[in-house]
Amino acid sequence: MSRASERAYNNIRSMILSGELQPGSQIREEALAELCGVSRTPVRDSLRRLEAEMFIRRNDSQRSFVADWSLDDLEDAFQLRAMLEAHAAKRAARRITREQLGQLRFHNAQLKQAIDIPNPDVPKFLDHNRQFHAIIVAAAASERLAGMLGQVTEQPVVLRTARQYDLENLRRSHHDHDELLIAFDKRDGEWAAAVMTGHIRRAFHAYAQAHSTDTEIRKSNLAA
Amino acid sequence: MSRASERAYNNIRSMILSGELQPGSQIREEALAELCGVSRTPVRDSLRRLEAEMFIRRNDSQRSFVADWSLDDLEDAFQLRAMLEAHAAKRAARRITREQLGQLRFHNAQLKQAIDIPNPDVPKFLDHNRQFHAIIVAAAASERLAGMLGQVTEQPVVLRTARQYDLENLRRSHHDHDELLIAFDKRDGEWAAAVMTGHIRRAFHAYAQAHSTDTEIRKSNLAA
DNA sequence: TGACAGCTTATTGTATACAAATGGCATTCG
DNA sequence: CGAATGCCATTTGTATACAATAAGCTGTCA
Repeated sequence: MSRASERAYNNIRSMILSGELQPGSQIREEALAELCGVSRTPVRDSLRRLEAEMFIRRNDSQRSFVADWSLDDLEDAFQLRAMLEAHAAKRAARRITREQLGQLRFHNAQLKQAIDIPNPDVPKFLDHNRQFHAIIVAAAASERLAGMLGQVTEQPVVLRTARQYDLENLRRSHHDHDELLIAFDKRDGEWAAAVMTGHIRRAFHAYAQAHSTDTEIRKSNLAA
Repeated sequence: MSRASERAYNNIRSMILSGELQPGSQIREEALAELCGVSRTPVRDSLRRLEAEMFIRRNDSQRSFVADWSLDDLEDAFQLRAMLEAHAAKRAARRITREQLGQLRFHNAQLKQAIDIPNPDVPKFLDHNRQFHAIIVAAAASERLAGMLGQVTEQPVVLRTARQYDLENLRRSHHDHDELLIAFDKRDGEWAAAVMTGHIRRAFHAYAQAHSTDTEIRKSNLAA
């Protein structure tokens, strides 16, 4: 993607993810164009893309709104993600190379290191976690599958605190990764898929719980 | 979508599906604009959409080409489709309404009628078959899932003959539908998913077989 | 002869002007 | 007072001109 277009896309996307553009609020092409310092043309491209990725919704008369996710929507996305990632793990078990296995081990060691210290480095954990999953998707070798996963993997995260990343969950994640590594090593796709399913489903419940807590806190803030 | 944009999208898409635009060939925005009788702007919109749907690929320097599907790609798409449709069936089993069940029965009766006569009406069969599946997807009540299925359900069909639609396969399809109806009636999501998986996988093998036959025939035509 | 540099041409990217359509507001009529 | 209608403002859609970039070609130099 070219310069202006890419800038617009990244800007708008991060504004949505960060909550700077509030869920449900209308967004006008020209306003975004000014915010991004480009003309409406690349903004329109970006909006189309973000609409396909369901970050943006359009009403009957083509006006755009920031998607407003209900908990049901979130569960729906996680359900699809669990299915797709399990599928990816299954395919990966058959295809993964020694080199990729090594990379998985590396990232898993790194993310363990990030939480196995007095002051856990959550961003580092998340980064290596992301790369760990990316390698599995790559090993699955299905462009389509990768594209679909991209659509459900990143959701608007209003929760910017580290609250939902309680250590216990992170440790269990690491543990799942260990088990995945063994499953891959044994080329057992069914096992890998099963582990991955649980891995993602736990993530959803941690997320949902943090979300409800967060919602309550926000409510009490409003009340105060 | 508005007039010009929609016209461009439908035109280009059907040109790809019909094979009028050959797989692998480069497509230029201006040429398409002339073909569709619109300017480049709506054509560009359409190309972006078709790229997301993987009908079009772009090289490093943003030039567009009609996607060229290998048998592996096709199998990949069918594999994803089987998984997603099975998931849809499972969800539908829990949510489908009496009215939707009635509609399923209607379309299934119609498609049976279309093949249960001396001169089978294949287009009629396909139409009711499409509607049958559409109702299940609707009953699954997941916008995301519906969107993803849209991406894998329609592939460039170079096979325009009726050869792959041999009667035996059509009858088995109808039979699968009957079984799906029972599974829905019993609200047995697992059963529905299992039937659907087999249903789609058979379709792939029928398709692949027809494709190889077709390829052979085309080759012998070239040789002659 | 072969490869590389520079120019030319083809193609896509961006901006902008204008057209079309939609929504909201105010006014009027029942 | 309420609903409907017409006008105005807002927003998106389309066309087109121009800019940027990449591809292809040609000529030159090693």
